[in-house]
Amino acid sequence: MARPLNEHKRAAILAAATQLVAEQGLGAATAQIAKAAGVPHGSVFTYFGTKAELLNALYLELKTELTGIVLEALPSGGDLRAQLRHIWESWTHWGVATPSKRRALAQLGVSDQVGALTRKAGYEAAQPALDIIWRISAEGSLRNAPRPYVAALVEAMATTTMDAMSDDPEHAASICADGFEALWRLLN
Amino acid sequence: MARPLNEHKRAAILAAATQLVAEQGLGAATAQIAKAAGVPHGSVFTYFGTKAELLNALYLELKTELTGIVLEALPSGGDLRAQLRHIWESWTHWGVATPSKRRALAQLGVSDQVGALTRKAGYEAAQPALDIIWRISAEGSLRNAPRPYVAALVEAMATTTMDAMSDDPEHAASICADGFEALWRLLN
Amino acid sequence: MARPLNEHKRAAILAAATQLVAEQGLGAATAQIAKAAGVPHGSVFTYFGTKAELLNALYLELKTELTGIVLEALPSGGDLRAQLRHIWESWTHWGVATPSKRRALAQLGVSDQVGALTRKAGYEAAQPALDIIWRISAEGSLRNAPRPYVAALVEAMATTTMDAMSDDPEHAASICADGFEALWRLLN
Amino acid sequence: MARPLNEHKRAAILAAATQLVAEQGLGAATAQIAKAAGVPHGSVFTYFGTKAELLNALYLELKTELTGIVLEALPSGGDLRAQLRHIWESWTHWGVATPSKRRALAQLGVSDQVGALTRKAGYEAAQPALDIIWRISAEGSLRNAPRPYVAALVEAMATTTMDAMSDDPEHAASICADGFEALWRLLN
DNA sequence: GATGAATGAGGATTCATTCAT
DNA sequence: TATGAATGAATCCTCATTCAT
Repeated sequence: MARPLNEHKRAAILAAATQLVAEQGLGAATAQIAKAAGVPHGSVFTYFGTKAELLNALYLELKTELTGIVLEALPSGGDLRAQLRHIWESWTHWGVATPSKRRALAQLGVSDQVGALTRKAGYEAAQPALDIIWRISAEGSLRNAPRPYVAALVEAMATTTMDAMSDDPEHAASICADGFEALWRLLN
Repeated sequence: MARPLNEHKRAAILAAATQLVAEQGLGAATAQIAKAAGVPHGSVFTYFGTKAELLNALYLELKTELTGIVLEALPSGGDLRAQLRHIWESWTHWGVATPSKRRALAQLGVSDQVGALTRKAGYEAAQPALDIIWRISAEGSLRNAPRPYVAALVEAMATTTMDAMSDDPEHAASICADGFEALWRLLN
Repeated sequence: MARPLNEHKRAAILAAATQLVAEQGLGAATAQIAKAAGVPHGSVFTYFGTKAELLNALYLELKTELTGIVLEALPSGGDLRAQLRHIWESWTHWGVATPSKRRALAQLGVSDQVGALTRKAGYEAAQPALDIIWRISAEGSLRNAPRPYVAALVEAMATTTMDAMSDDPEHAASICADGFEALWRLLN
Repeated sequence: MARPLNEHKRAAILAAATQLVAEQGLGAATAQIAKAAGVPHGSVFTYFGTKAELLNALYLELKTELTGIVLEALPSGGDLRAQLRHIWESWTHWGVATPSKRRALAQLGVSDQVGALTRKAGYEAAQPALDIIWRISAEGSLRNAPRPYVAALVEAMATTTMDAMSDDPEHAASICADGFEALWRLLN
């Protein structure tokens, strides 16, 4: 390899894709993404091979970023409620603060272009958070439900809450707090 | 009227669209929908004007059908839990029994091709079900949360539950039951 | 023939076609013309057979109307200049007063949809006016030029003058007068 | 630049468009133009973006070519009549020698697809010829008429004369000469 | 005759991917 | 590797004309 792939360009393409996927869905044209990223159209394929690969990479990048934020500074110790609250608050805060990322991730999440392997990789990084959820729900009404179902419920609640917070920014804080209480009851 | 619009054709187009949108998302080609419906391509536009109108009509048809099923034979009397259970069970049963409709509605639900007016019309038909939800949550942790947020939470839970039931048909019944308990706790 | 064709409908179609051809050129859709005329789409074909026939009929109607206006109240007697002036003024006045008709006729005039026969019929009605032009130019620089060429020159001047008058309504009167003097010199 | 735009292809598209617009008007299909040019359909849009841009480029190219021919070898010195004669003869000769270009330009000239900016650019290149016309008409009957009107009259006469010459090739030379005398009288 | 739904070829334009430079 | 022109199948939609009612 004479010249390594330029990390800066890769990031620029992903950032542009975030924006455009958030605005236009997965139909966003690669040429438009390249233009928004300030790179030549061909580079999209040099860096990602196909559009599907780009979308998978974007999904993983967004999931990984979100997971990193959620798990960062997670309170240690045994207080599960405090830990869940930290997860909830950092999650929804991220969603409100970076609406393009939230929307792009939502689009990618329901797409069949994002493969099972990619999704699996995304979930793996979130293990520590999932563990907390299992421990909380271990005694609750969902104790016998399949874990993927419980995880999906939590994700659905978070997504719905972020949307509601964005739609009604004035009451975002109380929506977030109400959502947390609802989640707590749901899991217990 | 020379020849009235043929209700069968209209229905055939909507049925074909349901199938193809479920499989391929909103990118499903109008020509393919026409072919699947057994009508000439031009007829799609005779009946729906534009693809967006077709998608809006499909959304409304699916929502209306679902609402009709959910509200049919709703237990009367004051037992809110029984009423919610009826809603929940008929809803999730519909989703599992007609996966194309469920998936198509999910795709349409997150699309920006479906306009606010169409969504509003969809919600209006569901008023009686929403009323039950308000009454249940009137004393719960979400009592002060915006109603659209609560409605969206319930819908998100139902969607997630139907997906889980479909993914794991053997345990569908217990997932449904667990989901109901979780919903009940969430609203109370 | 149980019911004769309805003259009123025919006129409505021609009037709508005038408007739409003026605005959009010959590409104006028959369905749109029908709608603007307040008649069913099928009636366009009942009354005119094909779109080309409609356009030919429109050409002839506009030409005939214009010819009628130009020849009406033509000063008798031997004053050729007064007669030409009458033709010129009534012609350009018509063009400014009814811009849709002027523009539609211009579009039709350059179209190959209007056949030679139709054009011939249009010219025939204008014979008296053409005769005046021949008599004026009989001694002028164009005395040996082919008559159709002279007629085309006069028509081109009139068209150009009407356009200029419409573009600059404030000076329309003086443009009209200047145009007449130029025409007079051209023919003499 | 990876591969520069191929000037030959661009020219081939314009040449094919000239031919087809002359024959069929502005309705000529881009696919047909591409085929006649021997390039893939998509290339038309690589080179011109939209059909309207193609038509504007064609208008400008034809106008520019004509202007170049008309102004080339324009006799210098103060003999305005000789200069106008040179303009007239090179103009009409071009029209008769290249009928497709003449017809295409005529179609484009009356089209509303060709924008004001394009027309302006076309007129600017012709300034030296227009200057001669202004100087000739400065003392004539059109001395007070708006300049655009005078220019339009001259253009209309040239167009009409070229058509007549083409329709009657045997007398083309005398039609051209007669037309010049008529123009001279018109401007004086 | 009146009506307007039915038809399907054709229209302009887009797009992911390839490949010459 | 970098670049952006090249490609042609695919997309949504239009339209003149026909014909069932």
